[in-house]
Amino acid sequence: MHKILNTERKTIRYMYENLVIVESPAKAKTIEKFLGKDFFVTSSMGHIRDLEKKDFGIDIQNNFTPKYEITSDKKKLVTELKKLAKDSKVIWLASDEDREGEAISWHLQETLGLDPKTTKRIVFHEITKEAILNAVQNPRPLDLNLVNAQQARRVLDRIVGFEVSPVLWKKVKPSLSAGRVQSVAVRLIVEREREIIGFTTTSAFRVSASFLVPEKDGKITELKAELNRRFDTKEEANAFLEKCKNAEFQISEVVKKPARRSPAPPFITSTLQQEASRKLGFSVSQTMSIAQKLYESGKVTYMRTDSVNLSGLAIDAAKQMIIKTMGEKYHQVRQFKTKSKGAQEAHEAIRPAYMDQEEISGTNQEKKLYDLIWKRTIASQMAEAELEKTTVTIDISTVPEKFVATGEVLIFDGFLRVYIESSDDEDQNGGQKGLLPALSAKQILRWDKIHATERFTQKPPRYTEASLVKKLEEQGIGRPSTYAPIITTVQNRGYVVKEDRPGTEREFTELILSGQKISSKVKTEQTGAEKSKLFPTDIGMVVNDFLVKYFDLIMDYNFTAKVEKEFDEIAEGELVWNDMIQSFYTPFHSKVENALNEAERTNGVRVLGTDPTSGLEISVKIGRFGPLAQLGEVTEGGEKPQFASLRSGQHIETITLEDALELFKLPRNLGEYEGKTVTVAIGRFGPYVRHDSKFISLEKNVDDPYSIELTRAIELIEGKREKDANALIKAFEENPELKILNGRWGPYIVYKKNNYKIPKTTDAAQLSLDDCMTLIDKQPAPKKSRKK
DNA sequence: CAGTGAGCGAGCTTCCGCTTGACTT
Repeated sequence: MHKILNTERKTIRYMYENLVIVESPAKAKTIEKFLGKDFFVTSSMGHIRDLEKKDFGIDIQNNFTPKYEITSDKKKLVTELKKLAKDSKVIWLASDEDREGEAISWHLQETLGLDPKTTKRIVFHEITKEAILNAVQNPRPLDLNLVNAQQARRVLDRIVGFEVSPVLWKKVKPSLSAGRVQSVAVRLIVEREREIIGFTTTSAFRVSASFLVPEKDGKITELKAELNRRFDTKEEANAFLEKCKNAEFQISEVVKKPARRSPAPPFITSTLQQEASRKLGFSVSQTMSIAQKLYESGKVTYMRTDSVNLSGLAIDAAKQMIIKTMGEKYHQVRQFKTKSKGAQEAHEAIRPAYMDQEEISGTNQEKKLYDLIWKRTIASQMAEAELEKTTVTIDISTVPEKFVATGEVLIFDGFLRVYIESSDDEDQNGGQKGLLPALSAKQILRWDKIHATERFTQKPPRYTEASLVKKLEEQGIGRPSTYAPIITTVQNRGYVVKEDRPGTEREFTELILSGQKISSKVKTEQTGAEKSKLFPTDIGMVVNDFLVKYFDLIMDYNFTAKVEKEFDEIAEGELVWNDMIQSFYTPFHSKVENALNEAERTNGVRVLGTDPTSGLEISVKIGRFGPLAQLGEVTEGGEKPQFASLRSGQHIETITLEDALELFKLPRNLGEYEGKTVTVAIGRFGPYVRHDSKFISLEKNVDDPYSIELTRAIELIEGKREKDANALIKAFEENPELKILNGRWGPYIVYKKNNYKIPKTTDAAQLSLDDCMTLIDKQPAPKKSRKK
């Protein structure tokens, strides 16, 4: 699709009556259709100005006056907008109706030098013809209170980020960062991890019985019921089963209760991210970029929103769709109210642009996400589901405990016909869903088997990207446009990693009463396996503890909520923004000073104990190159301590003395070969032998670094030499730094530790040194390690 | 590409929220 630049369009029509500026280009396109030919609609692409990038950007002495500059990637756009504005009679500032949007309009007015007399501010919450035309009929002046609330927000975030981060550089490690949002996100993950580490698992025996119920037609149906208590020990469970052997089981009551279930509201950014993660397995950023595609091609409404509101048009369209395809009784008009903290509601909920479009063309992922959005939106306008829940209580003649069976029958599916919301907690109790057999009170039941199974208490769950977003939103921390970036930021800073971790096997006991016999079995199950979960790193934990200790105010989960309240007061004109910042700054800055003066350099050191052989102290801490274990202490004139890096999977917080001692058994010196020492150690890619500054990996599942001997090591060294010799096509005496080698993808040149391609048509063995050099020159310099 | 574990200390790092595009093997 050909994109028409603003300047190109200008050549088509060179004087405009009206210039409308919105935030997003896709929105500009849609709106222009509604407004007709007297209006030219363009976009600012978000903010065009920000605090100075290089310096602090705030004149603290001078009442916190912000120093703004045009953002580097917006310079071209701003010159273009200036030109357009000069050639137009009326400028309509149509950025979003929230704090940031109002500020964008104000920055535009200031930067483009717009005359307030010919500048109009308009707002709308939905992109429908009616809403747009209505907005144009009702322009208003810029709301400077709202603008000031944004300036306060911006200035506060800069102060927090740019005053606290340097404290970390001095006291912990260079290049670290802290911020109102990211530091609290990390805190959530760190504290959850500590809950998991500190959790003690206990077990109890859960008892379930299967009864055999004869039906009218002579068939026998199984009824599963669970005991209303658990037993702490195997002995108690066994004693209970003994008493069941000759007991009579009689139904004491059958209770039927109607139940209703209502649909969830339509999607907002956070709920879309959660459902796409649970149902489709998308990462948060994946969801956003797919949604962006759908938005840009006009298939869904704006994807960064905190409002559950649907336009009247959408509600009507959904109604028609539901009545047409499912009938009147499935329809129910619903208006949802946004309940999340700090919502600003500048847009609609995320919904299909055209409700009658049930399927779209596009990539598979786009289709899936659209389908999810379509179903959720339709379901939100549908009738409740009606259920009947049945609870059957069964008395046991020999003991006071009772068995309970539950069943659920769908009387009317309602919205469930289209969409079922999923949840983070897996279904724990295996209660019988669906229809129960016909039962009545006083009925005597015959049992088949009774199981007493050992079940363990569950550790709190680690956060996924999506469940972290949910938590942040609940606390009012972050905005729809920042949820995805927050998650990448905390990972880029090295505070958090997203990983899979294997589980461990666990044994559990099961007692089965069958006939008159109780049998006991020990079974195994997998536990603790994690997939795509967020884990704090060692540095994440150290930084978090430092921040909590010295900056308790900004690390408080309620800090954002508290300042948001004050931003609201500024927006209402009840509070002067500079005053608010001043009263935050005075105590905050003294905390910064205090941390700079008082705090020791922090490395998260943890003393594990003493080495039984040497009697030296063993500790773990963050070193220059990451977490390490240290044997011995630095003393004047004394022996230097020994160091060893922690392996992947080992952490300062959890490593044991035994594991740390193991680390010092490597590297092992195996002896000499050809006059050079042979050592064995474990590196990032596993165990290796080192000889003559060469690294040779040990063979997996064959060699053990702790026991391998010199003869085997020599075997490995020779084996590697042979392999390298086979790989060598040609070497040059004149320049030993250059070689032609045979690799996995054919011949290539290696020169000064960089690899270069050889064109497929040339015979590698025939290349001269000069030929090689020209090939090297032709190829672009290899990229340096990517670091941002 | 796997080791290292402070030295003389230059000059640098950093925030949150609003948007879209682009260096490819």
